[in-house]
Amino acid sequence: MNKVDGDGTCLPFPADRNIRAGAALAVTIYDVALKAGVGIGTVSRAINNHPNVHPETKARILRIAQELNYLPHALAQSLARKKTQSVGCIVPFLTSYFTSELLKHIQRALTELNYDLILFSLDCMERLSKMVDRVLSERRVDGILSISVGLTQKHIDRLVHQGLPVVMVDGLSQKVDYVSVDNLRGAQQATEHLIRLGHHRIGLINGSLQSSPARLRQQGFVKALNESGRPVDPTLWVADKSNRRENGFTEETGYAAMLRLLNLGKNRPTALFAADDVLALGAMHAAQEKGVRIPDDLAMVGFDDIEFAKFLGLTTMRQPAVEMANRAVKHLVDRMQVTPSARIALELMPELIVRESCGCRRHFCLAEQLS
Amino acid sequence: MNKVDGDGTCLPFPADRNIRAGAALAVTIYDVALKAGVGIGTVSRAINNHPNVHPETKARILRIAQELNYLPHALAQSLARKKTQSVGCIVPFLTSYFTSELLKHIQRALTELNYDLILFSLDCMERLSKMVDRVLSERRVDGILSISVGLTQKHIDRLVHQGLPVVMVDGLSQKVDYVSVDNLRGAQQATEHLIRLGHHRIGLINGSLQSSPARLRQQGFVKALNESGRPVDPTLWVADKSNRRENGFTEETGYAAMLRLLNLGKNRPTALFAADDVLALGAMHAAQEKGVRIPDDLAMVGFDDIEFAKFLGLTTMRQPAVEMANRAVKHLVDRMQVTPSARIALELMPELIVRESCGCRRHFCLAEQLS
DNA sequence: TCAGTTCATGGAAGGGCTTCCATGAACAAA
DNA sequence: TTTGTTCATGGAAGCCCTTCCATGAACTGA
Repeated sequence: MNKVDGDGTCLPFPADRNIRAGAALAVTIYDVALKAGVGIGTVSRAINNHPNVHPETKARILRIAQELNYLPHALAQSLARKKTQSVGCIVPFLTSYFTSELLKHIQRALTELNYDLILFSLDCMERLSKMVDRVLSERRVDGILSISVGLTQKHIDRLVHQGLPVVMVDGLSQKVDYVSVDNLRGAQQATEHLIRLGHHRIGLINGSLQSSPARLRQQGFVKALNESGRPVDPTLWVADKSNRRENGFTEETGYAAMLRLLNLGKNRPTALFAADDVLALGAMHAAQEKGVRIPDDLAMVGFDDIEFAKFLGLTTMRQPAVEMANRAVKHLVDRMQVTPSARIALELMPELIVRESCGCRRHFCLAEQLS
Repeated sequence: MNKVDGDGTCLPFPADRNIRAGAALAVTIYDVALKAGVGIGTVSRAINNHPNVHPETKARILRIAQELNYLPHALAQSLARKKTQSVGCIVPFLTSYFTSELLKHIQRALTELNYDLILFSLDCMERLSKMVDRVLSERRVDGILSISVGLTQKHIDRLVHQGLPVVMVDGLSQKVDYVSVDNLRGAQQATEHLIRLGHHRIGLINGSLQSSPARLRQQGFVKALNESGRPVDPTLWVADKSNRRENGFTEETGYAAMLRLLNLGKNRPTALFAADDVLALGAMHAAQEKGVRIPDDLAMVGFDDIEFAKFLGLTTMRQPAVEMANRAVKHLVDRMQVTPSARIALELMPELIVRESCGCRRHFCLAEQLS
């Protein structure tokens, strides 16, 4: 196999192959074709299960491919097929727990369909443009899943204009498909639960109102109050103004917001809807520090049902992460298979998960939760 | 541009291009060359900053490339260059918080170096083999970062044999580079902290001993006990036996383990080292339910310093996630650039972060933590 | 003036695959 | 027998780049 140069001497080392890390000598379709005594076209057809390959030939080719340990080169396939068989996921912040859970399920769904997942995560919103440029320029993906991120209309336009299908998960859009949760009705249900428990002064802790889930959850909250004839008192609402990471859906925000509410003294709420479990977590800690018992002194309901919620005994609205992931992946893959079907705007209903923090259970027992 | 068929009539639609979603007519290097009146080689050199391109020519080419909105096709480049400019990350379970944090930082580090991140996540260990096959067969990545995962020696061998550089992060290996934390000394320090606080009966809650961090942390724990002359009493140790997800480093495990320890009645420990913050979280909830106050009745130290730890007031050993990510990425990229340097086995020191749960602070105040 | 150098350039080859078209064998129908 | 028809097959062309080699212009120094 060693190269022989001009005057016939053998070079001391195999000169051009196997030298770089990562560039291991790979067996190609030509090697298989040669050994099987057929043309490359036939090998390709055999491997890809095309019809019109003689069963015997096919069996022989597959056997030889196995022997030679042949594996098709994905990049070459992509280039020839003009499909990359991979999907780009744009994710805002990996430490947002709900986002992580979504991503996990999306990964699983994509893997089942034999798609690779290329991850793009944003440290800060300012990088969004660069990232979109990058995705476009690379043409490494057949489609985009935008998770919990505020892709602006401009960016979406550019992606769509390039012919890249985009599906948003846990976010809304006027133009492209999205799979989300009915934030308004979810918040409404959460609030109604507190109302049913007899509360009149109900507070709201929210992320930044720049994010649409925050706005919708506030609307749902207000709607529930209105419909029940409860007083609508904005002094009991705290939304994040700092507009920092994760749209203010952080423990810090929840903590600070709770302190503010507790400072209202006698005017403080008897119940609280936290528009997100992480906010609820921060709020719970503030309450604990101030000696405010939950649910005795303050009833709470959250939103998301992240894994920790169970351990906090937090009553919350569960977002159906698995279903959202499956649906989003399915729609994206559909879009990628030509089918220019109608736009899909899916809003799944979140589900009220009753635990201890709302106070409607007498005794909270984690063991029950776990069983 | 429309295709003209045999008898000269114009087909109603542009027949072969722009039809499939995702297959938007892209401008290639040929288009640029044509318009600039140069050869494709020159365009390629201009774009890639090769020397030996006349400055004027280069400027013209770049201008025209811009005008035409030309962007090189990453896949074609990869095929020609025999490098993919992307890295595969094998991740065990995305809901492991520390893993997510690592991944976040790894993503950032890779992006800075212009590498793409292809994510492979494992639902269950059984799929590991398939995943490795996949990574190999695809040849879509130039290197592998294995995060917190028990890649077996067999799998590593196969990857390395193929010439794929592998770096493990948050895990150990005899054969490939790894960047990890000194689990033994970390656990030792955590335990020593409890010893300094005067505890004699110190418990241990651990994940599955099949995982090496769990073993090492147990060793460190025992070493600290031995060196201080404290009794070594295995009845106070609970390790996960179920060997379920995340090597047993789950809230469930922590919760169940704590219940067991509390059932020891008078023999129960006065202090506890939880080998992982998530275990600690589960344990804290069990304690809370049983009315065991932390730190008054039971002092606790965890391991990892996940984001929630701050809100739990959990004293813990902080793993330097940012540095681990940076180092790992740097090493991997080095490995991918030919340089067959010596194997790197890096164990960073975790840092004791003192909060409330160990009892050495009089008053816990989250506000302080946040400032 | 001429050989020798340097440098900008064009374009073929090559990377590994898919796919289309052409070919010919086998078989069916007339 | 002849004419189709069907099917298995080989291999060129094409996907879009990079890179190498050849070419020739411009320049150097004697």
